[in-house]
Amino acid sequence: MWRDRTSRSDGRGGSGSWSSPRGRRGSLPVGCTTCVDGGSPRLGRARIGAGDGRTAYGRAAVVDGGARPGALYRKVAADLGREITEGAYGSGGRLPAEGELAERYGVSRGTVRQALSVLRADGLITSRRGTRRVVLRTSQVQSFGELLSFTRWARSIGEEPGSRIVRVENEERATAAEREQLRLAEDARVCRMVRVRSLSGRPVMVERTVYPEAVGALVAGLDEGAVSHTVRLEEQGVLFADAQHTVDLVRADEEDAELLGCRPGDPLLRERRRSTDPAGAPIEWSEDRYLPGTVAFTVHSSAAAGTLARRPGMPPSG
Amino acid sequence: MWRDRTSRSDGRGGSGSWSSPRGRRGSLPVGCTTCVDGGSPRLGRARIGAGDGRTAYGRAAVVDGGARPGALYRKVAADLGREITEGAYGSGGRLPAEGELAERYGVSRGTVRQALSVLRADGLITSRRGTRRVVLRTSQVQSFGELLSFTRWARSIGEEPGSRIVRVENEERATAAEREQLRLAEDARVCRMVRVRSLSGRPVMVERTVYPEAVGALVAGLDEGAVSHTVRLEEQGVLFADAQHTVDLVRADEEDAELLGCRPGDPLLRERRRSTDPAGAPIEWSEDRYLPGTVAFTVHSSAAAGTLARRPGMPPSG
DNA sequence: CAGTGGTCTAGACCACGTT
DNA sequence: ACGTGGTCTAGACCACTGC
Repeated sequence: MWRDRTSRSDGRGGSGSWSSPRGRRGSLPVGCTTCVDGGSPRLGRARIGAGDGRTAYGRAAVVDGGARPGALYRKVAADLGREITEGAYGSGGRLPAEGELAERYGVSRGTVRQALSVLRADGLITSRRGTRRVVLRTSQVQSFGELLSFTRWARSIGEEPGSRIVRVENEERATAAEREQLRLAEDARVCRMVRVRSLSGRPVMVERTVYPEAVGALVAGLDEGAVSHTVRLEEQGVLFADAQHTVDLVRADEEDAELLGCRPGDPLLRERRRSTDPAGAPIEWSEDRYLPGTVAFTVHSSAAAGTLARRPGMPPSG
Repeated sequence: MWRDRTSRSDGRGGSGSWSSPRGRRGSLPVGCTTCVDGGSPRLGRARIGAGDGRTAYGRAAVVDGGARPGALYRKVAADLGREITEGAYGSGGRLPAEGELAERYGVSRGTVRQALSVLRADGLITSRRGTRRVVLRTSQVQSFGELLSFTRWARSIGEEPGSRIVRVENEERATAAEREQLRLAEDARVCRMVRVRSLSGRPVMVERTVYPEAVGALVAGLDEGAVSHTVRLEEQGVLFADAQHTVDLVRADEEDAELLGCRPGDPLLRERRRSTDPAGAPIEWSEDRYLPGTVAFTVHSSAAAGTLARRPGMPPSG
């Protein structure tokens, strides 16, 4: 392992390389030794990188609520997650036992369990008493940032994101609905913004976002050409930690039709979203309307976590 | 607390009632004493019921992967979850500190943290270093069972579920797509079923489900009038543990239109789903098409868990 | 600086699945 | 009977928030 532990310098080492596949040594945490490979010879690939930005475990800008980025269990999770998505265990294959992993990584069983619970939450593996864990899927996990930021998402799928600001309303009095969504006081003001988002020049979505005044001030200060407001906001200390989404179907209104180049009444896939910062304070309320065929939303759900729900729909108004 | 612990019979007891709000004492786990209330006088409501079926924490038929139903942390989570959804801390309010909760419930800090992580996964609370946890929302969590079973969902929102079997194909050779989704061998056979689901007599959804042969045999054995196949399957030992969902928009084909009473080409909200059992084996692959305005899907996502993702869509084929 | 949650360890016992 | 994961405890230390 990369930490000095009693009887681990047994010279079993494989390549001894703990660098990421791209050769970046990354920021190994303080206190790391030169990493005598403690990896199991069975798989011989127990390297823990600093995260190469492709997996969602080594997140940067978007913060997990107070989680320590360099935590041991995150490195273990990142390493195992990479192995899984690379197909090292196959789809439906079995993971090594907790104890085995603890030995391989030179950490306690508790830490291994914490790592595995991350992978479980991401829907990569199952977990039940009596048997080893099983690989559920080998697909990459999409990061929270790619979910919230249209720009980051577009780039991640190899498309060029575009943004055209249609309308900005600054310091407007918040409506009752906005006050409730953003948890604002009676006399609060908000910033509203309407944008058309495009993929490689083709308009695909209309985005109508409402920000609380403080956040709106930052948004208003962005350059006209700033593509990703989310990224800019994060750079200025507005951190996105949680979001609640609702997906349904609506008909295009006059404005939608004009902006997206479709006809009024045409169906659109709608995603409404309320994002909150690590303190739980709402920082954004947004309604996105996508042309059909441009996106799909995928969710993993399990008996352990009730993140997805089906709700009664409103009768279509358009 | 309800367990005998050294210095806990301090007679601080409030009402001493550990029964649920409806007065059912419920099935307290073996080894429970008469529950000398160890609750904090601050809130004076530290009762842990057996779950009244409304919250998702005391789940019955649908299993969490090997989790013990009577676990301490689940009771604590159920109790805190109930308090939160009842508004005891308000929206945006702060929870008691971990240590305080540990004392109130007479458990270790680790157990409290396990309970809180359940609430966090459900999107009810935030969590960050340095400050107390904050209530994110006070809405009820929908159980996994209500998500997977149309019947259970309909009843939970006060509607009468209906089901009409349109077509059953038994022991059919699986297509390549079906083999991949259900992880079947080359020569495997499947059972296909098409149903129209209704709410209070009004058709709202077409459901096309494919089962592996073994599961299909059980489904075929159900009475014609069995409304919830999911529930029946669970009764026969087919347990649903995980599911992967994809939500997008499609156009009604000829059959859809006829079954739902709309016109071909009309937009429908589509949910595709692959469900797996606790061992990770696929047990169902389903495609549901809803009339607009009848449902919406909600998801909580956070920087900690990547359950929701946005994917590129296929160009509309209809 | 005090309070609070995040991380990690070590060990114990139990319940489940499989052989 | 054995291996495996689920649960619980007790304690230690650290990092962040907010006064």
